[in-house]
Amino acid sequence: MSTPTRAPRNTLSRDLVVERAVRLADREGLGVLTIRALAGECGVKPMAIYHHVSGKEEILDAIVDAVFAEIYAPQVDGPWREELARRSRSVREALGRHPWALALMEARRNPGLATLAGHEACLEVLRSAGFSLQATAHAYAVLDAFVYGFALQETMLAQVDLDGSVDELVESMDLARFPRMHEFATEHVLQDGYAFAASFEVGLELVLDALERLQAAFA
Amino acid sequence: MSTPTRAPRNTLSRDLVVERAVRLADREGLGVLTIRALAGECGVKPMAIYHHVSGKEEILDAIVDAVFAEIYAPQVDGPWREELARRSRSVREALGRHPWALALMEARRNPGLATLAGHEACLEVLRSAGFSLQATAHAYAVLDAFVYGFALQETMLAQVDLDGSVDELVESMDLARFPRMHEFATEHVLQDGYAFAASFEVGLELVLDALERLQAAFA
DNA sequence: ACCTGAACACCGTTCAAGT
DNA sequence: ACCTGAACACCGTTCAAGT
Repeated sequence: MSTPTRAPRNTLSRDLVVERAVRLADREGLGVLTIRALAGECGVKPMAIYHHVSGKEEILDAIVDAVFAEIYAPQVDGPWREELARRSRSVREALGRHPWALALMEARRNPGLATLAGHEACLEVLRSAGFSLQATAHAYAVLDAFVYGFALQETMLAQVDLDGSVDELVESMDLARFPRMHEFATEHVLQDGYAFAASFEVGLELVLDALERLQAAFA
Repeated sequence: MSTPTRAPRNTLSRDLVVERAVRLADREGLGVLTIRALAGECGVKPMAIYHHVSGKEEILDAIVDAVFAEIYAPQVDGPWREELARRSRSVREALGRHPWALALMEARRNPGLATLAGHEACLEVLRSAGFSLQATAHAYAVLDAFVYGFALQETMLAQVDLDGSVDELVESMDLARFPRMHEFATEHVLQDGYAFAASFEVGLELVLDALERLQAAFA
């Protein structure tokens, strides 16, 4: 008779814990990401987690930084407008793949290495393109506001879509009270995520146009 | 001997519970907003709360809607650009007063009456100003993305400021690795919230300019 | 009707113990 | 060194009981 099966030793590492945490959050949502469930995902008992990570706070910081690590870092040798557009689309895609990330980012106080490196790359692109310090500050604030704000709206929209369709939502509310929202739903403008997604490209070009004007104004 | 002091009856109501929940979250943060602490804030035992509210979910939905109720609703009889600017500033101020609101909005699925009425008012202003359905969809998506995204950044920035200053943060990281971020910190661009706040007005005007161009393009 | 106390199934985390 | 079991102080919530 062999010894009873037991989780093999040295099978766990900080990186693996973080990877499994991301996987669990993607699959089941942030609410299910508990130390106990994470341990299950790693095939280990809850207390084993604490040998690779100081606690839940560190895990949350780490999975946020893991999302930033997936995002394209803009390059100084390319045209700044295309590089920042590519970065912006990449942010939106990453936040779409990990819908829990945005809510988490907001509450975290300790930015990780990938987070800092991403900011650094964006600032470097703007400064290298000749944006003054003032212009860079405004430009980065406006671009990031648009990108993260758009992702925020998509996250909220996706959550409403989960149970009832937008149609049902609108029908459930007083049509006399909210005629414009009804118009939007019936005209299929908000019907699916695709129509809304089209606004991202439109908005991105408008914001990049605005950055060009900023570059000139704060020279 | 009088009867032992007891919390007077009929002192509680749904509105009072919601008001106290907002007050508690403002003062101590979302993490402290538990049913037990909320009961204490209302001068009552935990289980009394459940007589006025179905559970914590309803409380969270209600305090988000309470924040929307504080925000200026744009009017159709004013110039659309000024009305939307005033709305945008009011959103930013409200989210500044209640830093927990943004994180909560994101996860909620049931928009309240004040939330819906706010959306309706914005859509009405745009449509009345002659924006086509397409133009309205893009315009509202872009403007809201900017406003909420900016508030998101301010919330994050405020959280970092709480413990260490930005200076300390930058000194703690590798200067050779993040020279542009160091430049920003030393040049005082991110020094305080005020410098960053200036970007809001700059960005708002740029976005409103963009809406005017949208109005023409999607006529 | 409104409020309460005790209990249940969860959480993150500490600490002493096993291999 | 890595993993575990039992225990502690918390959650939200149910249910039966008091006034």
